[in-house]
Amino acid sequence: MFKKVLISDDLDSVNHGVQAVTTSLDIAEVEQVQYCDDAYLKIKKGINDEAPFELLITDLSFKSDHRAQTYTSGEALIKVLAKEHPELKIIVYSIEDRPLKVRYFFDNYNIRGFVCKSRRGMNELKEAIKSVYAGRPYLSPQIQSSLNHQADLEIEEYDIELLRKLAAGKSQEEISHEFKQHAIAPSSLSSIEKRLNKLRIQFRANNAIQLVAVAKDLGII
Amino acid sequence: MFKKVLISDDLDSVNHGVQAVTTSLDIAEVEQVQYCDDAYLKIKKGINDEAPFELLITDLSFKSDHRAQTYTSGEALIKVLAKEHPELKIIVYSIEDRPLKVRYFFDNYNIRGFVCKSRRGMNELKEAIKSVYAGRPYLSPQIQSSLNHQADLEIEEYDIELLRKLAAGKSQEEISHEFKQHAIAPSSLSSIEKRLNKLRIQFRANNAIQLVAVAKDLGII
DNA sequence: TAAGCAGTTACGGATTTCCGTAAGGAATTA
DNA sequence: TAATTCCTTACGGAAATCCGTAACTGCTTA
Repeated sequence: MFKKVLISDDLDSVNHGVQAVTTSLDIAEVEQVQYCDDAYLKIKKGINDEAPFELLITDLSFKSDHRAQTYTSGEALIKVLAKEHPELKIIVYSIEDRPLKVRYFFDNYNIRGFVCKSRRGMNELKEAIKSVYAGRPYLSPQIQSSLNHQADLEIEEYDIELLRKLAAGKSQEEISHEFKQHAIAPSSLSSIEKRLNKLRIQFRANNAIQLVAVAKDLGII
Repeated sequence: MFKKVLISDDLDSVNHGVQAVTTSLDIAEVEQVQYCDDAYLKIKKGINDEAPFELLITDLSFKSDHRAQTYTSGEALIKVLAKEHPELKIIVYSIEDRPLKVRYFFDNYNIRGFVCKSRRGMNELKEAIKSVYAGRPYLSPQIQSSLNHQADLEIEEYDIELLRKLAAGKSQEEISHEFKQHAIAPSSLSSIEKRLNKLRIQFRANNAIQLVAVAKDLGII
């Protein structure tokens, strides 16, 4: 089993639960942090001391507070670690369960596991640790099925940007101008209208108002 | 100290953390559930057996799964309990930290405490339990300040209804019709326009889209 | 090469929202 | 009673949206 594991979640109650999982697996050395920057520093220090962490279990969303941070999200942390220390194994432990998001992390950062926080999250996390230790990637059952087949009806970065600007009170014409200035792909008013129309159909919204409302409900923006 | 406490949170890792808090307070009898319906049943049973729970610590958001539920959210559970068993003390333990939402629970359901899940959530929860046991309501420090001073931004039930209908994709004309049918006070298209204009100014929104977006951010709808 | 396809852009008209002005009614005050 | 104020409603024009059609581009395929 792993000898040295780092846990990173801003909520103390969650950290407590994860700690219980690692303890039950007889992992000798377990440290926990509540800020991504601390995680990064601890991992760096471990390497410097020639006692590197073998596994990182991290959340994705971290609330910001008075402490200024370099890495403000789990994704930022994972991104830099994937680049600088690809040998470090990472398991994401998050409330996130949207297939596109989950796949995104596997595809881009070579994470070894993704466990959705849920009613059975601790058991799954335990399985995930054992699985990753054995060299096999792990995925929570609830997203295993939906991962492949739901690929096509997903929305891209462009749509999100569009929705964000709409929610920020910009008119479609203003957005068109901004996209032209920033050289973002379809920038004509017509294309923007068309794209919004597509999104409205996809989300069964009557108009842009409802569209933004449901996008907020779904956590897209 | 309390003798009998019920914990209700769908995430097992969080439940684990809360359990640790109650244990540290030497509370003899602690039970935990992961569904609101189970919480309701346990509380009913406690009363039937003449060994009622004295305190309920509950989350607000519960993910739905295969199990059909009568009460699908912490609010639904709290609502029915506040009505049927106003003597039961309730502490909300949630990621929610929007002042309007927090106040809403104090005003409408007579909860005794509201603790925001955070880096220090477990400590705050411990304080909250002690405070509520002593008969004093408890509020996480991070929302204490903002709770009072935001009192002045007055919006009434009518405005909320209006915003809800907007967010549901209704046109202003449709809303006007519905208000006429339900005999809700200002129902003319003109009045609705005027009211929305007032709200836009109040919330510094450029248009109805942004208005709904900020209303959602503030937890008004 | 030609045909077909997907994505972008243009345009026109219907509908809706935005905004100012003003008329009418009810309650309060002089 | 008359004047004032507040709220609701009406109306009209400008702006923004919604929606269909069509042209143009670049790319793939027969």
